[in-house]
Amino acid sequence: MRRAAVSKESRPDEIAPGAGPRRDKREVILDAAIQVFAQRGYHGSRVSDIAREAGIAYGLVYHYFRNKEEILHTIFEERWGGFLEAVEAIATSKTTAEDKLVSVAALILNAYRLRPAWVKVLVLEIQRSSRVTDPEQIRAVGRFFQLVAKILRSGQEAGELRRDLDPDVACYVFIGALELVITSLVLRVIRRDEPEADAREFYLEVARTVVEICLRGLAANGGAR
Amino acid sequence: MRRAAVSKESRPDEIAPGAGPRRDKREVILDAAIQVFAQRGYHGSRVSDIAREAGIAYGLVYHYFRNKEEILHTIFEERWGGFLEAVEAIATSKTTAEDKLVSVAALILNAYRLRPAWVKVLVLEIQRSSRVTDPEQIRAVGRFFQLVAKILRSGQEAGELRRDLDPDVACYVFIGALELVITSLVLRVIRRDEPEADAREFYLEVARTVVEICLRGLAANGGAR
Amino acid sequence: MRRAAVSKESRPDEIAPGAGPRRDKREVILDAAIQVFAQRGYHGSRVSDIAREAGIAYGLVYHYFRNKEEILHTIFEERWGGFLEAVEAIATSKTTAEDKLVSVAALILNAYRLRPAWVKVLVLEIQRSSRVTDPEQIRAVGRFFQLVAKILRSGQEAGELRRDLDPDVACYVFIGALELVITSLVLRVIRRDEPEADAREFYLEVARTVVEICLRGLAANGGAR
Amino acid sequence: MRRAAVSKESRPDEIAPGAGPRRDKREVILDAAIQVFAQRGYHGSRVSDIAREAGIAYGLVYHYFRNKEEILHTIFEERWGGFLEAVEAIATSKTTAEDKLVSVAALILNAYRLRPAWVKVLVLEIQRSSRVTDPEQIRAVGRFFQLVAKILRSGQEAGELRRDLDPDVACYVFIGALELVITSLVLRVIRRDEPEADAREFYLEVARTVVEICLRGLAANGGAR
DNA sequence: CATGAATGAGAATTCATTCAT
DNA sequence: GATGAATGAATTCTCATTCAT
Repeated sequence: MRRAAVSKESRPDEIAPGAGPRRDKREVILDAAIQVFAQRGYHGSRVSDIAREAGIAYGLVYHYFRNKEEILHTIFEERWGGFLEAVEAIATSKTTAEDKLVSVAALILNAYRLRPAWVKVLVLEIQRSSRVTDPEQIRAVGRFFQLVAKILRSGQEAGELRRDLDPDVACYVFIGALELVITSLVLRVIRRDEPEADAREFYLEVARTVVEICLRGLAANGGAR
Repeated sequence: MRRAAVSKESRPDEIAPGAGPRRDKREVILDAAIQVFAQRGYHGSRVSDIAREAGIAYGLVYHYFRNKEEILHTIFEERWGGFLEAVEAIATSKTTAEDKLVSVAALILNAYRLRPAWVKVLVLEIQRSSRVTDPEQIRAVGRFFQLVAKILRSGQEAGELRRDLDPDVACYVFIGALELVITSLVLRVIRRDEPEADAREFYLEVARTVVEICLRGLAANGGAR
Repeated sequence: MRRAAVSKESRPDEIAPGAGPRRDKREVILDAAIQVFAQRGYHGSRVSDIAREAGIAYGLVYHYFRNKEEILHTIFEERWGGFLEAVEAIATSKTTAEDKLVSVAALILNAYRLRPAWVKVLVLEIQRSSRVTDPEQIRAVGRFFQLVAKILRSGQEAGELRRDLDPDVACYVFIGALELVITSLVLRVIRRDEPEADAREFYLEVARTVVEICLRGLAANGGAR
Repeated sequence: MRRAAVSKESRPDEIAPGAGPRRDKREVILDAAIQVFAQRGYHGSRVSDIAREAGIAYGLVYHYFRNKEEILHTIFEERWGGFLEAVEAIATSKTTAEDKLVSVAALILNAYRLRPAWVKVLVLEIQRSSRVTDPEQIRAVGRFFQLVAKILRSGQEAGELRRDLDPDVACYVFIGALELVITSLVLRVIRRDEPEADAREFYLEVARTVVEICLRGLAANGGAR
């Protein structure tokens, strides 16, 4: 009866599943690499750092990956795809633009909460290492922006959002805001000493704040619109 | 008589001085380094890359800088310092918060216009490269965030901005938005085929859009506040 | 009762036994190693290359051989020994020097026909790989040259061969000629598109040509001797 | 007055010029590589071995060559070309086939005398290391065989050589004989303890013997042709 | 017997830094 | 000042060998 093993299968319903026991060694390496890349950057990371983080001999890394760059490429390939699917699901759901944006923000922040290194690598390292013009990756990253822009556009069409703002610029504001908030969280600039139990709550609150600003702005009384 | 040298001194009253004829070789190296660091990251950049970009022999780099790290450090020291002063001037000026934010956005975007790599290096590299995070630099970067937060706070006190939003989170939204907009401009994701002459105008427009969103939000009719 | 194993013993009475069905795995590895060594050289060959050529997992190689060097050593031991015996039989047979030389040439060429890589490895690799030239092996290789020289010397004594030529140099000419002919056959420089059925005939013809040249020379009318 | 330096220039009238003082470092590396490759084989040689032999830091090797393989390729490229030219000159000269063959044999043996490692690398290593099918190299090696075959063919046409032997096979006999003689000289199988002064004479004698055998054969009284 | 994951010594290669010219 | 050859520490990568399954 190998039924128990079933529960060990990675469950795709969470973007950043916790590191369970007995995970495939390949996954262990990938996770270790994310961790290390996030901390030192791709170029600043040694393969031996990754191996140490993964708790294996560095030779084994080359058993699973052709070279260091392939690790990064794989991280992108495998993780970004899942992320995009989740965002896509949000973008096409039947709800208000505000709800969708909160969901996207929460998705990202939550992923950060569980795996802070995750997004950091995706956002900071991948473009820069892979010869700036791997069209496949460029396109994959662009897909995310398009999805957010799509949310904004449908919000405009539904009359929920202002139509005088270019959704393409607006999506940069939203995503950029999220990105820096996340970065600052990672860099511990934003203090968060609360017990782990409250973390989820805390991140949701931050997500709401970001969306609130992006939607209704900082101006008192809604500005002199 | 070193009189001639005087005119070569870098003048900190401009954040991103254009590449005039006869610039001091030291400056050329610094600019080249910024360019290269921004593209490949500090660790991913070779001294010979910098030298090639600067159009000199790589040995010469060591006439002006003790080593590679000192280049990065110098970039930070000299460029960031000037930048902070400019932001400080804006933050303490007598005008509305909105004006200040537009000024800051325009300052950054304009710097980017002249030297796209500039902020990228400052924000992304400096922390990661200096071992264990040089506290002095961390603080210096933090100073910028504090200045923006200060602008927001004084806007709240003056009743111009909502008081229900944490200015510390809000400043990340503002700066993060700016950063990503800039990055996308650099990466040519946002198309801009207009002649160079209109560039200044274009960037000012972008700055206004960012501030507009941050102040009055994306929501139609000011949201149901 | 390991009776079954008996039939697996390699029988040294054939220099290059054809690959029959159910050959001992050990033999398969040795043959694969010869093939691979011949192509890439000992140092250039990976154990995994040998295993792939043999169609087994590389770990299994270490069930049959202590390490890579032992494979080479074994090739030498087992194959060269049998070869020497065959040459010895020819050298001591009661016939003319010419017949003996044709036999030796045919022996080698035939071995090549069945296992082209064979001699190449023996001649090129063994000396170079064994640190500082294992004297035993050097001597064993030298034994072959001595046998050929012996054939030549007895031919001189019998008045069949010229006595004004140093048999030690002459044997190099003979063996060297054979070797290069073989190499060129392996490298497909000498074309041979005939069906496999004629191969034996073809190689015998080549053997005769080589001996013909070595015996009666290239010169028209026997030269102006 | 740097006149003396003139005489230090490498003189192209010798195939294997002695290593003069102050030779270009690149040449030094190349020569060292030849030496080391000849001794241990390409795969068995470490870059650091080459560097030590050349008396430089191993890093410098990469100043002049992209990688180890390029060294080998360069050796072939530069040395083989010169060799071919010399053979070509012999092949097209106005003299008997016998004279030409003696010249070729002497050329090679003499090159060996001056640089034993030279031919060894060319003959043994280059084919095997460079992915067996670098068409350019294959062709270049083939060119040598063609030149020898050409000598034989023109000898046949002039009635100097027998016409019943395939010149393409015959050239293998000649070249193969030379090759093995040379190898044995290198491997010190053929003893040669005579003072260096006699070396030239010795090698010329060997050359003559090889040609003698190839032309007039080993058989007494010219065989029963 | 078989397999191939795991290890780590060792070789190739990179690149910051020095230094003679 | 300028140049680029020279050096060698640090890293990446290879592959023989071991070992759990």
